[in-house]
Amino acid sequence: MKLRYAVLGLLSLEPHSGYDLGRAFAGSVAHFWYADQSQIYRLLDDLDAEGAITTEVVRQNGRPDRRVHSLTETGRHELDDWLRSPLDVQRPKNAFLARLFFAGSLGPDHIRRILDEAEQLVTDSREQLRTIEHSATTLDEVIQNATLQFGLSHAETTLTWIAETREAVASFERGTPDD
Amino acid sequence: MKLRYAVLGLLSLEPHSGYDLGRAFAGSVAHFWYADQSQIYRLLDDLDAEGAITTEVVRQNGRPDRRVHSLTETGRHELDDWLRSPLDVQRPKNAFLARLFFAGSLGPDHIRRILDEAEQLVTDSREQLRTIEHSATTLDEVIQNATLQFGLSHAETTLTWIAETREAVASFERGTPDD
DNA sequence: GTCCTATATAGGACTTTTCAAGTATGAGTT
DNA sequence: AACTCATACTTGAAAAGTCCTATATAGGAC
Repeated sequence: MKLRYAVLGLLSLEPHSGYDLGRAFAGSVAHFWYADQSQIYRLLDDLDAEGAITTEVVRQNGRPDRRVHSLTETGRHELDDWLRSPLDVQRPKNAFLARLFFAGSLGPDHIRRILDEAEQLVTDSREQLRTIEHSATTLDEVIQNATLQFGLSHAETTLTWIAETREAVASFERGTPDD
Repeated sequence: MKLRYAVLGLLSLEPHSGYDLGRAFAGSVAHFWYADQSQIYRLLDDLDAEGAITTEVVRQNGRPDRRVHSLTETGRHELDDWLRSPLDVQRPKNAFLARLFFAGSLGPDHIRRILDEAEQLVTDSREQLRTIEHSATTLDEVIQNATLQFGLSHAETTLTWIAETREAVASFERGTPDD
């Protein structure tokens, strides 16, 4: 139940409404987590019932009320426990790599098409990462900036790898496969 | 339902039993997909019922029977359709980055501990990737090798990034934050 | 002889995630 | 006046994924 900790974490930085959280998962933290809004609101209900967060209704002029949630001591404690617990092994799921892995039977042209498509997606996501504002004056900002840098570095690595893979396919076609 | 395509893909390379698939997801394709054993067997039942795969019982001496599954024309067609369909945007879930992102309040020492732990996991997974055999004499092998290389490149990038992040944290501690 | 590991499959019970639709408010637009 | 958009939250249903236990066979270690 990692979403639980991602939400507690975001609330530890500052109070959020469900809607705010939804936008965070679509933007500022999208490079490492995503959640559907229906999941977010249901989780917030649970967290509130358990006493991990509090809820305050904030009236707005010209817009629906916001239900703004803050971390309680209990919630803060639960977050800390998670932050201190051992990391478990990641089990990546990468649909793009899966597709590439099995695409051999469709031939080199199709592989190139898949690589082109991936290049476009990675370029786009890199641009999206670049729009996320960052500074590094507090420790929080230093590490948040680092996670952003992680995304950017991996995007660059992917782009380089795409070029290399294109070359490996071309090389195979020329009849001089390189290992 | 990506697991479905991963299974169809593996069966397109050669017939597998449920057990074989489980080992593939724990080994040769673990760098891009994983599935629990119970999920695999249930999916195989579905695929068989739908006619996407066939099942042949193979008796073994000294071991339980194997139920070996092969792709049918229908299954092959479904796999091809998926391979030709547009890639959808990836929504990464990275528990390690999530943890780091929120770990600021625990201080620099704890951040270093998280980075150390991550370094160990990445080093281990890189070693595991290196044990996967690879050659590049067929097109299938060229691209399968490329997905392996993807994992290795990203592991290297992560290790470099860990070192940089350690330095950013140290630099912050010395009172000279770099952006 | 008991224990551990590996092979091989099955199923219950549950949690997590996604998809889809719907409610409501008000601002700006055509 | 009807429409579209953004904000803000809710609910039903299904799909996907996890955890755990159970069944059965057999080799090797202790």
